[in-house]
Amino acid sequence: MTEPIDLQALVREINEALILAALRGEPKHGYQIAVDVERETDGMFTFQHGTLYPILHRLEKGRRISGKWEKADGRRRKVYSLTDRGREWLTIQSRRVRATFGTLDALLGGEG
Amino acid sequence: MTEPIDLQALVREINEALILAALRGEPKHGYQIAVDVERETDGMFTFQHGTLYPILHRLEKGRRISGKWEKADGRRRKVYSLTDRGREWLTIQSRRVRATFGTLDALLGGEG
DNA sequence: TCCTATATATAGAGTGTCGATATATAGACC
DNA sequence: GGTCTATATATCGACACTCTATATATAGGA
Repeated sequence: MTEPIDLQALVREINEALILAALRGEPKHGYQIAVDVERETDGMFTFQHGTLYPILHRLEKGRRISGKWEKADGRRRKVYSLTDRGREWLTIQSRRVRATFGTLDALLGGEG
Repeated sequence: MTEPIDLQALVREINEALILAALRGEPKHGYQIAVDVERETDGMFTFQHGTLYPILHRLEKGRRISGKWEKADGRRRKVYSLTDRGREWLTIQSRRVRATFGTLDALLGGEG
């Protein structure tokens, strides 16, 4: 008997995982993350601004990322790095997402 | 460039797909569907009553399932069957869900 | 009599994304 | 100069959805 999945949490965690995964390499600012995720998923996952920034604040609050203000070309940016805590969380969450899909796939399997 | 995913719709579609998939075999009433899905996913996917019945009504409204009232052991039940429309929808949706998770998995890949 | 299981229903709470709007700089174009 | 697009962040309110709690009703076991 596995833990029941909270679907609202699943959506939240998918978005968080996408952002954290984008930060595995170098630190990036929010706008860059959105552009990268959209490119890497071929447009399948996109971030509305009203979605992206609250999530970044939530992640920073939970110390899964840490941000520093920068100035580039006269524009201010907040550049985020993945913390150790965030990296651990990403590993656990990736496993969870995969398990969820495995189960879902088994049940829907044979279709399509 | 694929279509951007609406995550709220994804949750809705996962729940709907789980219900429709449970009806691929024989017709079932709501309570039975919930029990079966929970058993077949080893407790990973469960339906709260407040979630289940509104979804059944939504599916019936959209003619993806059709329900008939029955009496068994003095209890009234509404037994639902999968319609052709529902079967088609399930096929399409299963493909969509699988594609979504495939993309997600590719991005999170290497973790876990 | 009380509790649990079966069976459906709905109103309201909670939580999340989404859309719109605001601010600000910079470059391209006319 | 003025407009548009791109970059860059922020927040409020609308919307959609699940989740909790409550209601109703029958049946069986302790």
